[in-house]
Amino acid sequence: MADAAGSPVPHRYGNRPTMKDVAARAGVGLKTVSRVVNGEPGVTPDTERRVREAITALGFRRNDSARILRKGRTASIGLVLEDLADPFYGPLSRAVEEVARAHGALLINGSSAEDPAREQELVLALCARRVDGLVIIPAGEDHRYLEPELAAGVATVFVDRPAARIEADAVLSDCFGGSRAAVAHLIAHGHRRIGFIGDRPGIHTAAERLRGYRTAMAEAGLPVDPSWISLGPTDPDRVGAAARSMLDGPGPITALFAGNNRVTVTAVRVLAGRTLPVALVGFDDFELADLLSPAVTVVAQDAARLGRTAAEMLFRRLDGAAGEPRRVELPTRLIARGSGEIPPADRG
Amino acid sequence: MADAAGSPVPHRYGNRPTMKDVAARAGVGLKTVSRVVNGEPGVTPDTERRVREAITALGFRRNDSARILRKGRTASIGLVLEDLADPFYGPLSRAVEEVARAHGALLINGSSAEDPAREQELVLALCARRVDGLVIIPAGEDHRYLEPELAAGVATVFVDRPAARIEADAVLSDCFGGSRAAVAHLIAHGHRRIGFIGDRPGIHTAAERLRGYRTAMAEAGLPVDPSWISLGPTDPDRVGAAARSMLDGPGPITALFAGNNRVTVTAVRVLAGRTLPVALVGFDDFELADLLSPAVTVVAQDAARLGRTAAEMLFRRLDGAAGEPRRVELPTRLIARGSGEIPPADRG
DNA sequence: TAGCGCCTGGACAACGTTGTCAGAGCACGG
DNA sequence: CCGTGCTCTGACAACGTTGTCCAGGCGCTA
Repeated sequence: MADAAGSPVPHRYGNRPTMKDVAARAGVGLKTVSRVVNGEPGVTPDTERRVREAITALGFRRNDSARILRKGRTASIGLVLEDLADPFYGPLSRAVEEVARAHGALLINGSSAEDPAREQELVLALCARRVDGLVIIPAGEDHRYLEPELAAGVATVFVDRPAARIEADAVLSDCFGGSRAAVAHLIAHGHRRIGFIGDRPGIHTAAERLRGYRTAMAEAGLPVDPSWISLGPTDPDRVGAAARSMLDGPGPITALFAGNNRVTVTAVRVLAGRTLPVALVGFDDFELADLLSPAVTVVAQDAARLGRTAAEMLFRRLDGAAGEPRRVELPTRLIARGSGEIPPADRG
Repeated sequence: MADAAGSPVPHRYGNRPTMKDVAARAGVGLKTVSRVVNGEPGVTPDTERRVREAITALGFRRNDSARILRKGRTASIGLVLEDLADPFYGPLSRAVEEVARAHGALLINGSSAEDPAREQELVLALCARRVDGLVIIPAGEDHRYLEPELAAGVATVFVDRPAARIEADAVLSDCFGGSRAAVAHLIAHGHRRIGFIGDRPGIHTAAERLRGYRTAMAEAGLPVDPSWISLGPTDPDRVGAAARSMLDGPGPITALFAGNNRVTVTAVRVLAGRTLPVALVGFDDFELADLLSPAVTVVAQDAARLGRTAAEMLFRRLDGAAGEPRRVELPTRLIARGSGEIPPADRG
């Protein structure tokens, strides 16, 4: 029984025309079409015209999947980050995209949602697509799963946080130094009981910022009460509860150092409802920080620059730069706006 | 002269092992490896074990480029938006990504930077990659270039702004209604001289918001002085100058309606430096709007919902949903917070 | 033990493109 | 008139995977 439906040509991408179709219509050979499409020399103007006519008539567009298969380079890079919706990652993403564009590459994007399994799944999916390189803001604490990929030549640069248990290029902010400066700033304004609310301790940046806090306190000879430190998820509920408990407990804090932009925003909200002024410094700058009252003092890191630096490093590797994995650390900047300059209120 | 370098195998993706290599090492046929990799039935446990061992030993990972070429579906969708760094598009992007993920698809991302040529370039690059579908926030005013792609079966949904000169699915916010409500709100609080600063008039949302403004004014029987309206790029310099000229000219405005989040932010900055209070309503909600003083009244649209709705519509099309192009309009919501309730100051 | 069907495994072609190579056509000079 | 060298063109294989199809081996039954 002849089965018309079970034809030997199952899909053809929704019956898109191929170079073969164009060649047939133009009455030329397959390779000639390829030459025209790719602007290769050695085609008579007349032949070229015929081919171009056939291309527009058929609505042909080169199938890059086939091209990639043949050429071995995909001209695309992958970016895995925590959450595209986080205002910190928007500019970073965009910067990576701009660099990619300048190198003629497309960007494939994915959010890990801070879940190591999801990060790995995404990264491996990107490797299966044979992206030329990867920019990763890691969520996991073990990146050995990347070893075969690195060995196979997938260039990889980590941003914001370093890779764990493998050697790889990384571009980081000086979290430790920034935090130390932030806390020193509070101490300089007379604070002795300073709280720190940060992200989960497994996250490198959170750990570094905590270290900066501890160092600044130690350098000033100040004791740190364990109840002044709270690390964990940065959802408003948890952060709000942590802040309130530090403010309302015995020996309440007079200043708060917020470990990232999510925490800062919640802290601003909590403090806005208070009568006694509490000093605040936040890690990460954010839009309108200067227009709140008091304006929020922050440690600014340049997200776009992080992204740009990482992407440029990636393309240097792709262009053949060899050598040991490098770690670049970008400086942070304390922007004093007022909220960090509030002196400790007399709580006698 | 035998030339070792000019081997007939030029690249092999940095010498990654292929199924052939795995098959050779495991001592089985090519197709058997394929079966194991894809979890197809018909492989004895013992054979499967041998294959898996070879896979890990060689660090094999399936080449999805070849798979895509063969299968005709890429399991990826493209998202073209204006600027990934704009806080409005972050959540939208993320929502599209989540839906894509739920359907097992990857997201390829690009920013048009509000440049029609760049939009087209990006879209066509994505089509060449044979993305299964496209979500587009259009920058251009003529999308006929998409016709061959649509005819070839690339599902396409426009978001935030409709397609121009072609018929296509679209998910929009009710800009007209939202703006009308915003301006009516200002009028209800006693304002008669209300300014509008918006994006370039070629942008659909900007035009709709202007229409809402005009309609509300007309419905209240209020005249509109041309100097109260300013459309153009939303960079702080232009918006700031426009706002100042409306505030300082003859017959100064007593209230301002800001056409999008970029404009609102600049407006807040300008108004913060003023002594006479000026009422303000902004289109688009933004973080911390409630903590400014006065808190900023806004027309909120749900960016994540826009993205989600569009992506779901896209996948319904991919799953075979036929029919005429649909246009969905999502409601907006006026959130009164104070800045819109400032009565007009006595400027006698 | 012959016959039958089922299960496993592999050979082969195809997806649409590009690199290699050789052939066809032409002009020119000897 | 023919050889030489050039330009333009097309046939063919390969990229790595998956779908089709068939062969061989096994167990079961009559």
